[in-house]
Amino acid sequence: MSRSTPNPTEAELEMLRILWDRGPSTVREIHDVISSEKETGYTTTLKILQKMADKALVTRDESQRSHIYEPAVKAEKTQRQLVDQLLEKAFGGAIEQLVMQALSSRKVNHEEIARLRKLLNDLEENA
Amino acid sequence: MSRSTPNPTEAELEMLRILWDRGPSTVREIHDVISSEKETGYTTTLKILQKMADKALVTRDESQRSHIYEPAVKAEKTQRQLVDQLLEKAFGGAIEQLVMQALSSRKVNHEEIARLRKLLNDLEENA
DNA sequence: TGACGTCTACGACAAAAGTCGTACAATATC
DNA sequence: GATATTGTACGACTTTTGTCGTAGACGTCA
Repeated sequence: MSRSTPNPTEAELEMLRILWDRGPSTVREIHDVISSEKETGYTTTLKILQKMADKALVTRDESQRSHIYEPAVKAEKTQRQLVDQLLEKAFGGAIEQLVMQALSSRKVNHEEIARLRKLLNDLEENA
Repeated sequence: MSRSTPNPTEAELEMLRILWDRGPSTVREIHDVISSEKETGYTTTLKILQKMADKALVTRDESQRSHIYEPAVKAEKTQRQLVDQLLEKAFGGAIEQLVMQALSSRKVNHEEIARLRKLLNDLEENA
């Protein structure tokens, strides 16, 4: 079960989501997004990004004074990793239950249901 | 979004899963299950259970010398909580994507697909 | 009764996460 | 050129997790 990159923590995931959204960004830009949602210091954001660079969750371009950070992991892969983990840890691998909980917890509209049906069809064809 | 009980940590979730499975159990019983899977000290298990009692994740019957622990939170509720959290933190609320990731990450057999189809039908009727 | 095993309580400790203050370098502004 | 602003680096500190060791109570049984 060797993982290429360690699992992002909650704060790190927050950074990643912003980076996935915006693409390469400076600390200031990232911090502006975060601080519009919650109160937190600039150096806190900076430090977390720095740690993430150490862990290779992001890469950083230091050629300018304001370093530019870029995600080093793909959204899909990270998300899958997290889902897999939750699946094991909380559901003992029972996918169906996980999906049930996900779907029953919120409202899903018709289009989404249609797309999910299609996904099921695709899955069955490939099986 | 006030939560009645704090989120279980990874180790706590492990305990809960055993308790959900076995029902009320002593520390010894729980530890036997855990130590068959990984090496860990008895007092570690004990301490985690004690903390869980403090946090009201479990209740404990102290009337005997060997205390008996019982889950204080339901599997479904906890699982839903965790799924909701992952949904927010990693997918920004996009259920469909979460489900997609879950389904595409592993093999799902025909019966499971059938049950999921039924779930979709039910959802649509109620909507 | 005395020795041994099992139980809980409690304190100590290391590692990780998150938070921030301060120092100092680079840049912009007047 | 002097001053203010903005950036990174770095260290300190707090909390939370997870891990044990050890002490002392309780029980068993030879």
